[in-house]
Amino acid sequence: MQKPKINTMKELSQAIGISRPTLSRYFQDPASVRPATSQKIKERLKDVDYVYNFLATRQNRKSTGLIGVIIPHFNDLFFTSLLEAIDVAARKKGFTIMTQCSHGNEDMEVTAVEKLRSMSADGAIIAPLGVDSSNAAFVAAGKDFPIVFADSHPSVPIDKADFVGTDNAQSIAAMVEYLCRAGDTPLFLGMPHMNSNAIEREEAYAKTMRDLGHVPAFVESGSATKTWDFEAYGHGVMDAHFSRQRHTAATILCANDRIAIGAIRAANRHGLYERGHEARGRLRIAGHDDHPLSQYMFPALTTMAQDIEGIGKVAIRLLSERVGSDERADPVRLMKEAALKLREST
Amino acid sequence: MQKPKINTMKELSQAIGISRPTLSRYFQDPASVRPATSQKIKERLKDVDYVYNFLATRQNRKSTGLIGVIIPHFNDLFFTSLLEAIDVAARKKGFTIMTQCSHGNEDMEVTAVEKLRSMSADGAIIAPLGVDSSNAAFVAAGKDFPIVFADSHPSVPIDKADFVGTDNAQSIAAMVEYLCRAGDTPLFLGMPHMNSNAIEREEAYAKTMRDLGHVPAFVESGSATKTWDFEAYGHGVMDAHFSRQRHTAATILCANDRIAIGAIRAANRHGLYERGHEARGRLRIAGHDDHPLSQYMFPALTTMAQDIEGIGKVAIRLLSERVGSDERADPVRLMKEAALKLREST
DNA sequence: ATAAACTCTTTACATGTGTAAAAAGGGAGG
DNA sequence: CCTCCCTTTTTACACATGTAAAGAGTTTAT
Repeated sequence: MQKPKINTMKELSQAIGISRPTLSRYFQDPASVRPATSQKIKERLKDVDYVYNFLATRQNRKSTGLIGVIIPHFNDLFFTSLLEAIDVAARKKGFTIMTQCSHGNEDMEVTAVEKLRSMSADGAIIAPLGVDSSNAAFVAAGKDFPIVFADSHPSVPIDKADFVGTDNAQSIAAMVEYLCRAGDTPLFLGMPHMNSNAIEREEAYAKTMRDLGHVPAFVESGSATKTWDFEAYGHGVMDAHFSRQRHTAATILCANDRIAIGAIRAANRHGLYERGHEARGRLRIAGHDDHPLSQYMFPALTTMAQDIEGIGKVAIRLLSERVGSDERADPVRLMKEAALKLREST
Repeated sequence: MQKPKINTMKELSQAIGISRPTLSRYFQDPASVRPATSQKIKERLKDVDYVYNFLATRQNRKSTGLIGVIIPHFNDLFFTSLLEAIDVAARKKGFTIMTQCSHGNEDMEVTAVEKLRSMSADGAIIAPLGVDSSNAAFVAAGKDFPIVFADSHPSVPIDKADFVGTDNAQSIAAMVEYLCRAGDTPLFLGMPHMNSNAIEREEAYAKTMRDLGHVPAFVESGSATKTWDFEAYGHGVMDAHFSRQRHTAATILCANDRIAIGAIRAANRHGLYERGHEARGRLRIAGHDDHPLSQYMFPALTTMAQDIEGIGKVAIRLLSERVGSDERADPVRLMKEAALKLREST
């Protein structure tokens, strides 16, 4: 590489014959210098290997352009879809995303929040674990930058923090209504790890069932182990039931698609989808989230599609509004509707 | 929160009665001050809300403790598994991970590399797209920090950059040998997007077949569209064939599990796994990678399990060795073996 | 008790960039 | 050509921390 490596803006200034303050303004916004100058800088930059020092840059600007994102797990396509949506939306607005993963661990969640504070983030989008131990960290961080909770929210409302997620009451109601209309009343198979969604979906299920004049009924899941291995959980619970010929022709609404994927596998293992079995009544399994692979299951999974892209966009929009103005408007609670994806499994 | 918010180390120094240089040393390594002092600082820190300024800290230290990771996609459980492994390994060594996603786009890959340079990263782990246009950026970045390529590598060897990945020759050979031993010779269904793995696996398949005295044969995939939507690709290709009753009793080795998942869905759609169909010969589908959901397919997918955790660990180890010493040892090319996961699909 | 060895405090300068203020330069309109 | 206005250059200080050096204080060994 013949391009000379230039380490500081001062060196650059000497090398291309433009004063440092002008370069500084150019890098912040090329339009803030005269078009001719802007053009000249752009040209000369091509012959040189210079990358500005982000750390030094951002230390002095009022805003760092850094947006922190904290998710509980990387190995979950729901969260990565959210991450992808956020990343794309953030890029458009010129933000840099700093992703932190709590690995389902409350201490790591607190550490992640502290890290974002130490990096002078402009804001944070957090998909929280829903454990109380992190609340103090959220409150403290809330004094440093605006926070938008996405997907689920802390057990206690955090002062002035926004929320964007899916309206579980709406989405679960829509699914329950459809299932009741088209066949037997559904049993509910809940999430083992109890964040706000787990609780809200369970309650929404119970409420809708009662509203429709039915009795809510839950799939017995034995010892409620807290695990993020949802497929294994769904498979384990349903395999146990199917082995005893229980629920083999039931309608089962799973709290999320990953559980449903495990349940479908169990059903397949027990031959419940084979020809001839339908005579004894038809097993129906439904999920929630529209996991990217749910359409590749066999049978393809009926589910409620969350507007993940919308959630990501709104989260970024809320943050960028807050970052701009100093006055904190009232916290926003935005619940998006989910859409029924009717497929083969119901 | 009654804890007083303290913004700078100078304020902290006054608030808790410890000189700033001592605090600076404490934050870098609590063991670098006398145990009694360390204890005292720790105690008094509890009554105060202070987080050090990462940007200012790292600007002045020789090393930032930042390790950049660039992956092509978030919505791929293979890459997120790798990310998870890297994150865990990095955390143990005290590194902070800065994840960048190229979204399968070459320009974004270059941008991501530049961002890491501007953030004065100590090193980078890159799962590259395998397009030539990024090579210049890799070479330039290689002057700033050590790079470890993971999973796949650039088309041209980058000066002094390490590589850790799976030995495709070994893994594909093991799979092909098994498939030949247990049934018909396999056809190969390749990856649409041609990174180094795509090419290596294809070549490994052809070589092993020839070594075993067979003729390599490929599933015709029509126009070779470059897409990262592997499931859709696998499904589309096989659905077209099955519709014309082609390959319905074949043995098909897919270049990765995501393609195989699409293929299995197509097979199910066409009833190829139904009882009675086996009389006409048995369809076998195998994958590669041990995707987290491959065991939940029906039939569960036979695949080669990459040692992802090992790859992540090694990548971090290589980097931390390079970060420590200034002298660049010879580049390492580490290829890990994959293990056959025998399941139902073959 | 004294000296030696640590450790901490004080002081001062370094990092690479943002930014303000004053001076200098350049272009457009008269 | 001159003036006014806009832009750039020059100069200087700011940011929050790292770090070196010298002195003060404390601990440990003799």
